[in-house]
Amino acid sequence: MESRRVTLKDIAKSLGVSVNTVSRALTGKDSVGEDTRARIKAEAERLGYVPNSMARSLVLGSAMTLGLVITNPSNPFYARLISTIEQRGRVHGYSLMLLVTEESPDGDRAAAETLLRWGVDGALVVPVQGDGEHWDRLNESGVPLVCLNRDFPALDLDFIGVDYEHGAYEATRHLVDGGARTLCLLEEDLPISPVADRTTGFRRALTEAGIEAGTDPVRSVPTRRRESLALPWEPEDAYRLAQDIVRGGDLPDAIMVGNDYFALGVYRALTEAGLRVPEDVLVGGFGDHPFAAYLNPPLTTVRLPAADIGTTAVDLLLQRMKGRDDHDATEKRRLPTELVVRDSSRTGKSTMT
Amino acid sequence: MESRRVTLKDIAKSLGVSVNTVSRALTGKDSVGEDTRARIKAEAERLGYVPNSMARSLVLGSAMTLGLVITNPSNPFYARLISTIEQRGRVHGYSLMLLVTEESPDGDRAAAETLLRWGVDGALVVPVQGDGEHWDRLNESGVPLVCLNRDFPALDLDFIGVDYEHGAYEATRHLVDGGARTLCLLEEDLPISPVADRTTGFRRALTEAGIEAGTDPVRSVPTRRRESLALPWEPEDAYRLAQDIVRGGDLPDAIMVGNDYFALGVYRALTEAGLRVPEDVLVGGFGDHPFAAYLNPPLTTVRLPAADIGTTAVDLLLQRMKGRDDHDATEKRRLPTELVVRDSSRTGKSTMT
DNA sequence: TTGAAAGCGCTAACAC
DNA sequence: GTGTTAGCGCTTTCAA
Repeated sequence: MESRRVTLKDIAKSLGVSVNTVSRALTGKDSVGEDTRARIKAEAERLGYVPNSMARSLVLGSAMTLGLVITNPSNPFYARLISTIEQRGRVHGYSLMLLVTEESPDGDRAAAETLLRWGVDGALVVPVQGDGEHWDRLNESGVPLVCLNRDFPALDLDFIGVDYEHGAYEATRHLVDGGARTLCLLEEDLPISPVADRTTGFRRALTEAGIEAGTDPVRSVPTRRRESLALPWEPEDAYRLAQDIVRGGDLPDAIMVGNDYFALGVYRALTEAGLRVPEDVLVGGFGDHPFAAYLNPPLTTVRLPAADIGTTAVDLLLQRMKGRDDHDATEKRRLPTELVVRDSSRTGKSTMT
Repeated sequence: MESRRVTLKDIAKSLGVSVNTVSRALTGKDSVGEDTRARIKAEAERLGYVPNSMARSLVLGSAMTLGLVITNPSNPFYARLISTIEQRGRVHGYSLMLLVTEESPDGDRAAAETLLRWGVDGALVVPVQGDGEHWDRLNESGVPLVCLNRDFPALDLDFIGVDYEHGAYEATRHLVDGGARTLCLLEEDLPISPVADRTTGFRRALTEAGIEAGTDPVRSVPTRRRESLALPWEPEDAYRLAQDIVRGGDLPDAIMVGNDYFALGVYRALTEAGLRVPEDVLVGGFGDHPFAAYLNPPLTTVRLPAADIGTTAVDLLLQRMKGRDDHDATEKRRLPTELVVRDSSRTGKSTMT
């Protein structure tokens, strides 16, 4: 142990051949005698040779590495993304460099810088919203880049996300069809495109149904940022807001939330007030997290195409990496969601009798 | 865009100085005139110079990278680990290379190989259980390595994990104190040390309480592996097993589970059979996942020191990386858990009246 | 203080 | 087929 790493030179010296012959023999080039190749392979094996990826990358000009920038791995949706992307990249021979930004703009900028320094061949990023200039620059400077889940409408960057707008529309409509006339939506308090999209879809469904609320039915959940923003979403803040709503007196027929964790808080607030789901209030979630089907009552929610997004994004990225000259128009795709109806929205009454 | 990356040589040429003066000026070495340094810095800025980490690492012999090998990022406990480790490493200037193994022995071996090729300065790994030989070899060949969460008792490797044994003991004892006389434990069907440790703790508590079960009270949840093992744990398999138990007739007073997701399945099976928690059956979980406190009833569970494990492991790793010669004995630490008592185990009756 | 030369480990171009 | 030379971008000797 602790012995210096074996290099091509060591093998070459030990066998009395040139370094370069060893290189060709080991990388499978055909300009090598069968016997020589065999001897070299054997010796490499004997010495325990392991190729040095760094050196290789340096001379080849390709890091054989993808960068993945995530705001919060504890978000189950992003966790799925991480798995999928790592796997898909690995299949194509790429290693993954992971950077966590925790919704920090500085972290976001630093991440772009780090990726540039390492010269990753491409990057997949869930950007911290706000100023995306640095991502645009990274892209311009030759590192292909695909944004995940959060779009910068103003920037000409590839984007693979979720069709939150339609998902929210569909779910809201479902609640309306179930008889709800007064609805509200509890949303994350981040200035990101998914929130904007869900809000739009929600409002559109209301408008179509001819429902006009006096006060704004979209409520932002005031999230208390703790030690670290990377904490799993907490149902607690939504719980508090839901309590306010319940106590406020103007109890809505249905409550829609931006993510399933919020639904947990809503459930509790309602239960504590002696209200029942779905008899008194319908509830619709977003994300179809693993616990959703096992709540009491099981939660109606919008399932996100997590795996699809991961593979689609990697494939698009690989394509961009290949054809770095042909400037295809940037692609902005929103993959479809799936409404999963469960008991939290099932009711006897319906406007569609 | 698409222009070749700016190098030290470019700056040197542009300014008529030597490459290495530029290097020293930019890396802050003091053997450079103040004026020269200023000019160089300005020119670097103007040209948009970005250091090439690969080249730097190659010559420095240090990748400035840590490897993290995880079986399944969708496990919330591991997700926390990822966040913590990435952050802690970054603070010390290290980038993170992430590898996902999905409980595949081949993937596990491949991961070790990849880390070796990249020459990471150290590795943190949640090993796929079974044969850990390759991790031992990686360690022997000069890459410091700390195992996370899962120990190889037979191998002389550093290990930072959870004191599952005591955690399970404490939780079980709590259930016994609550009046339970017949208990069972639903466990993951993986041959990993956490399962073994929890089982040991559970059994010890029973023995101490003088409880002897006829049939083995430890039940392995037959997990159906789907498309990918990286799926979030599914409550479904535990649900099925719990159904069997309920229908079997020998209903236990209390059910303990190896992770909170299993508790979701248990809750449902009990509810569907018209049984109430905690009145008819006490339930204890493991993990204190974000939803645990919001179930109905709130779940008594064992909280894991996720963040602690991450930081402790990184710190130990950094220490190993520093003192690569002084062969301190390997460290195997199990950090303490915390029993979080909630309503799922609260009952009037108690043996401790 | 600065420059020239050497080398990290590897691959590519060109000779032979 | 095989060896020689050159170079990826950077840092570290060692002279000047």
